[in-house]
Amino acid sequence: MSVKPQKPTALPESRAARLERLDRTIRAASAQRTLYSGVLASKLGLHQTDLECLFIITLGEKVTPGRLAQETGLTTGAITGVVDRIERAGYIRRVRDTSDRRRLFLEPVAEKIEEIRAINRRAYHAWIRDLARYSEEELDILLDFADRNYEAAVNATIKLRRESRGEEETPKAG
Amino acid sequence: MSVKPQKPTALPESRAARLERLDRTIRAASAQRTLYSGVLASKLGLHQTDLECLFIITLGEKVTPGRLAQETGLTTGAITGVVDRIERAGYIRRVRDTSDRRRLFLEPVAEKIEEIRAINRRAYHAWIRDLARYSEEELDILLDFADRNYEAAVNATIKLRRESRGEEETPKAG
DNA sequence: CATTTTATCTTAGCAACTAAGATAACCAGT
DNA sequence: ACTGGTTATCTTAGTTGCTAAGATAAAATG
Repeated sequence: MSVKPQKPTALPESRAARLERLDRTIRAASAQRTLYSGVLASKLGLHQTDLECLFIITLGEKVTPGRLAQETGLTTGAITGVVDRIERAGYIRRVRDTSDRRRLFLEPVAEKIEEIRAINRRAYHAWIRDLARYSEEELDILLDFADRNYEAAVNATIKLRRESRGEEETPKAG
Repeated sequence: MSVKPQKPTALPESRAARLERLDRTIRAASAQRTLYSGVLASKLGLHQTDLECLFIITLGEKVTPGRLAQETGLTTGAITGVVDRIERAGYIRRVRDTSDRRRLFLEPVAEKIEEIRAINRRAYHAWIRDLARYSEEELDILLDFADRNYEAAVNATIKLRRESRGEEETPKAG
């Protein structure tokens, strides 16, 4: 069963249908990437959550467990478990902050991170090569589109979250 | 902390950097959509897994629990729980197959599904409107790009899964 | 120095998941 | 119709990642 809509052969497609197809294809690709993450995580001996956290750690500077909890919405207790697993697997080290000895920095282990990058490069090798086909002008369009698409997803999430809060927060008193 | 890379102001960007930025932006958007799904699920009183399964149910024809298990990789026991929750929330009904009374069809409840669609339309309203900006020619490029991107994700997942199987399956004997 | 706040970890309990088996229906072959 | 084997779903026991609440230790405040 394919989630992605196919282009109808021969028949001319209306603009609305084309837009709909674009949206569905993006959705499908997004779902597929989530699947990819899951497979990658299990290959690395991690959970999907762990891999997500590791991603955040490698992007930011001097990320702490508390910071991770904020970013992911997990409790600090859960983060302790996540960090334990990632550390045990060798991808990060816990390093005490010397200026504030309560805090930890989650320090990525460069060579292990590079292993992951190598896997990703291998898996997406064909795709990366395929990008060469695009001219600078086309790349302009794609970059602009990708930016807008990202912003749309962020805004949609914020909007939805606001809606949820508005409805659900009638908990105490009356 | 933003996961999405920003375009460096003023300085001219190399082609490699632009491709890298495109890739990162797509990744970030994908992650953001996953987040959106999570918020939506909790708004509907479902788990992320449930919502994913519901999505599969609404796409396919006459989807059975067994089919869901295949598609998602979950065990049939887990699927029983998933189906229980989705049914309890009112989005599907269990309907016995009359020709094979062991089987169930998971029948979407149209009006409840429409509720979800309405939420999505509301959240992504601005984005949907924004798509009007693209000419037919630009839409061609975007559609082609989205198709390729989807295929790439599928292939990457397959490739990674094959690699994992090849390495991990030295379990018994020696 | 006492109090409060902050950062991380610990503990108890919950719930979704897996693995294995139960149940029931279908499908041969005799 | 009976017997054995397969298939579809559900049930049960046990594992584990998560939350909530509290413990611990260090820093900030006064």
